Amino acid sequence: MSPKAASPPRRRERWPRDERVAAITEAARAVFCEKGFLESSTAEVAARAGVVEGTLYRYFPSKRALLLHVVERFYERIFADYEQQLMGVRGTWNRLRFLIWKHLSVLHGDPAMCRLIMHELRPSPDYRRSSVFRLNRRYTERTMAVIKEGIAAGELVPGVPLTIVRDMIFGCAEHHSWAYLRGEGQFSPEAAADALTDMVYRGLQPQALTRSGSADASVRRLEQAVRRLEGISPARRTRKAAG
Amino acid sequence: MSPKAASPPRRRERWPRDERVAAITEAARAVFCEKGFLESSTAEVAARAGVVEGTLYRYFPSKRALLLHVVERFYERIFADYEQQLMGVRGTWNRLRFLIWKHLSVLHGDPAMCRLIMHELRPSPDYRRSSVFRLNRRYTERTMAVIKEGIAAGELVPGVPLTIVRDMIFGCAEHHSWAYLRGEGQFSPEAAADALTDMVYRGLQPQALTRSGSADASVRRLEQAVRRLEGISPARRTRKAAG
DNA sequence: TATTTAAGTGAGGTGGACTCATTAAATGGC
DNA sequence: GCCATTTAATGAGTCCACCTCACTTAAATA
Repeated sequence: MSPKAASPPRRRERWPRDERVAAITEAARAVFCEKGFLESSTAEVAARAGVVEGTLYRYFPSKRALLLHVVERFYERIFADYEQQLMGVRGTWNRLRFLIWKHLSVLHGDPAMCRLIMHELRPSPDYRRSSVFRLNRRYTERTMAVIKEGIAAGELVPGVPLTIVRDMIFGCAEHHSWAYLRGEGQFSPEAAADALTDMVYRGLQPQALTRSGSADASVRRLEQAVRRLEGISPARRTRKAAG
Repeated sequence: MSPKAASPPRRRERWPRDERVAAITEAARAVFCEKGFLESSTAEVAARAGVVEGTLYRYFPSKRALLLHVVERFYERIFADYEQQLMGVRGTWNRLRFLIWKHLSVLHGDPAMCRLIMHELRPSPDYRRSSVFRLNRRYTERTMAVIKEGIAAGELVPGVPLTIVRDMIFGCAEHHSWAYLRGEGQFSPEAAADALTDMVYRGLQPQALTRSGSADASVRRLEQAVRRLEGISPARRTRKAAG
């Protein structure tokens, strides 16, 4: 075959760096979300971006770095108006509920991307050194700040480590959305936010179990006595246990 | 070099199927735990098991199936005496605390294996069809059963969806042990179990909406304490934990 | 227009999961 | 004890995907 008659080769275009990066990023986002990171090939990303594989590696040192970049762009979009919106909500319960609901809504709104982040990016060995990890931490810290405000206002009690509360909120959200992220179930961000906020809020309110006003001192002492008793085995079986 | 003088080839031994499977499984467990699943190579697993790569594929259809088998053996060991031990604990709070503590202890005791399960096995596309998923569900259902008992006994209130409670417990445990599983932090199963159990327990108790120590509220709390006492337990509650 | 710069290319390199024809160790009949 | 049969074990080889690099050529610059 003569060179003239050959099928016309791809017109080689030289784009501005930003546009090329954007095109590759968008192609990668689409492919990764469709197939998952491991099942995606750099060849397919390149094809969808309208370049050859080698071009990817001019802009990104590795497939994983490309994933990181895709996720960073996502976080930027998500966080854009967070602080602004939170300022419009008053009261500890409402603020807490808003943040939890917002988080669940993100999971609900873009399950493929969230699955990518939680199941494929986060397990990678260097995740905790990545920018995404730091972005995520800033995000959870905002939630902890709301709880600290509640404690400062006397509405919530200290005593439970804040990290436990944080892990309950985000751990619950993650597990609760698990099946949905795989496309194998449903969940309601509103209902889940209500239930989760209630649980957390109640768990942080003054009660006999942790702390109480001075008037409850005797009750508290009794509570502790009961608890001590629970640790003793009198070898007696009550009627209740039969049920 | 003459054939006679060549380095002696591996003595070809034919083992009973069970022993060969056990050897391969143990080698895979060790390598996967050391390096992580993706970073491990089948060549290294084979070498450690004293066979060549092809032999692996006589017993396991894929590297991933080998991982599944390794994890199944782990679950069997972990679950062996669960039910037995739980029968020795009385009282909703104590039973809940026992299950949570046990779970956290497993995470604490074999972080490499748990990381393998949570970060590398669970994200795989067919996880929810796997035997490990079913084993895990049996395990979380036991925890939900304890809460149902508490509700049936009137010690806890219904109203919060049980799945939310379950996700709080296991989600919190997972997030709380996150850094530790990567070898980048510490956590105390005892302290975390206390805090988490308290939060969950309190979140499921009838709420005295008044914050004061009214006589009414005191009575209610005492009633709850007595109800707890009705399930008498030989387990001793350790409030303080070394952090 | 001639020269310089670097974006873009695509043909390999490499490494790891997996396959399969061949080899030989165990087994059983005689 | 010997041969036939079975099948565990082998290891050379295939395939595929990430990544590299020497080269091409479109744009920028003088």
